[in-house]
Amino acid sequence: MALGMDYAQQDCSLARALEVVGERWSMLIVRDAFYGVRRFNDFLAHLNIPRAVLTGRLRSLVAAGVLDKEPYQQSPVRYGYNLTSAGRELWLPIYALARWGERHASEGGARTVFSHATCGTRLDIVGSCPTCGVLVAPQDVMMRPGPGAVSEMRQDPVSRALGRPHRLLEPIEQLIEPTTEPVG
Amino acid sequence: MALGMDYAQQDCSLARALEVVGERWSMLIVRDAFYGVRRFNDFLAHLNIPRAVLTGRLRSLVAAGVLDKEPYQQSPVRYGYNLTSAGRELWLPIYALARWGERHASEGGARTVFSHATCGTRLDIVGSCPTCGVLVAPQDVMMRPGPGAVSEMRQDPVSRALGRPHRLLEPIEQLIEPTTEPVG
DNA sequence: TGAGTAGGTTCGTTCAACAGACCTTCGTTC
DNA sequence: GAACGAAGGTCTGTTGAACGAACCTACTCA
Repeated sequence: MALGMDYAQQDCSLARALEVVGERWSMLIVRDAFYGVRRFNDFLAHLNIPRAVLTGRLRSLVAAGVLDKEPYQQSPVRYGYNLTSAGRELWLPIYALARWGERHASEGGARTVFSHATCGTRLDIVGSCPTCGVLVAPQDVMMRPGPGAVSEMRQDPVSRALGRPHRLLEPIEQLIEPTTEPVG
Repeated sequence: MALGMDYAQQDCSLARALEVVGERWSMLIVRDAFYGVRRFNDFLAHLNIPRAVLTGRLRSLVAAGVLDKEPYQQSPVRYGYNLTSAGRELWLPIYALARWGERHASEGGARTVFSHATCGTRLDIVGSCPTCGVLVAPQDVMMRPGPGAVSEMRQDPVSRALGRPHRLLEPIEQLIEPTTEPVG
């Protein structure tokens, strides 16, 4: 971790987890991966993160087994980053932290609402479906903008794609509309 | 946040939460507060954090409404830091992240085991009691060293006190044994 | 031939983390 | 009443990561 010093002296699983996802930007990168972002330039556009930092974070998340780097096309070869099964298990802590932030560090209500894709019920505080009584896996979670969303905030194609209702882990490439410049 | 740049452009509750507890050390300070640490010097001894950084983090956690700074004695006045109600709600994300770290970033099993104080059952993955079927509030959670604990790791009085089975939020002062130096 | 796209690397600047010394106030002990 | 210790800090110089901007390398398409 940062500055040549780590949490190694902490005999604690939380400290171990924070060595993987506790650095600046890491958790937001994982969140974007849940939202369907897979490409370097899409992370870059959505996060406003320095390129070199993104390179480093993606590398360490791959090394930690949270993300998987795979070519999604040949000639020229282009890579995408997907959550591994360990990475997908980060859904619970990320959801819990987002809900905390919604209640205690935001105004204007939830920016994003998560619901059970099967029945449409909004997830409860721990990420279960109150209607079906099950803990909902991320691929069965539907996300859509909530009442607190600020639609004018970002207008890049990635942000617009993420603002459409869709399932977690569903790649956003298919949601990005072709840039239809107004003629003139 | 760090380096004059923050997550303000992220229209996301997770980013808001990370502005409060996402900086280096912040989440470990909150964890220690759950474990019963309340005094400046006890945080210092247990975390091995630079004093100036601890001062700053405690200040911002108080400003964010996560901790409360209160004198616990007069003459000389001494302060303790306690979790507010908003701070206590961080239990869910912290527990979820610790469980993730236990499964994916540790070896040797759980370092700390959390159970329902009422019935003794170990908490499930989201922090509920499988026996009683309720989400367990932190003050009803019992913590004790687990099979993966490394007892030789730290031997300061604070670490020893935290190694004793006790309820979350129970101040550790009463668990710290008087320093009984061997005579000679 | 030139422009564009994807996924980076390199470099100089800034600013927080770090380690350790120092400070203040009060109580206790010799 | 001088010395010492505890608690809760502040101050200072050094280091190293984050930042921003420019540059690089394939490759494709018009």
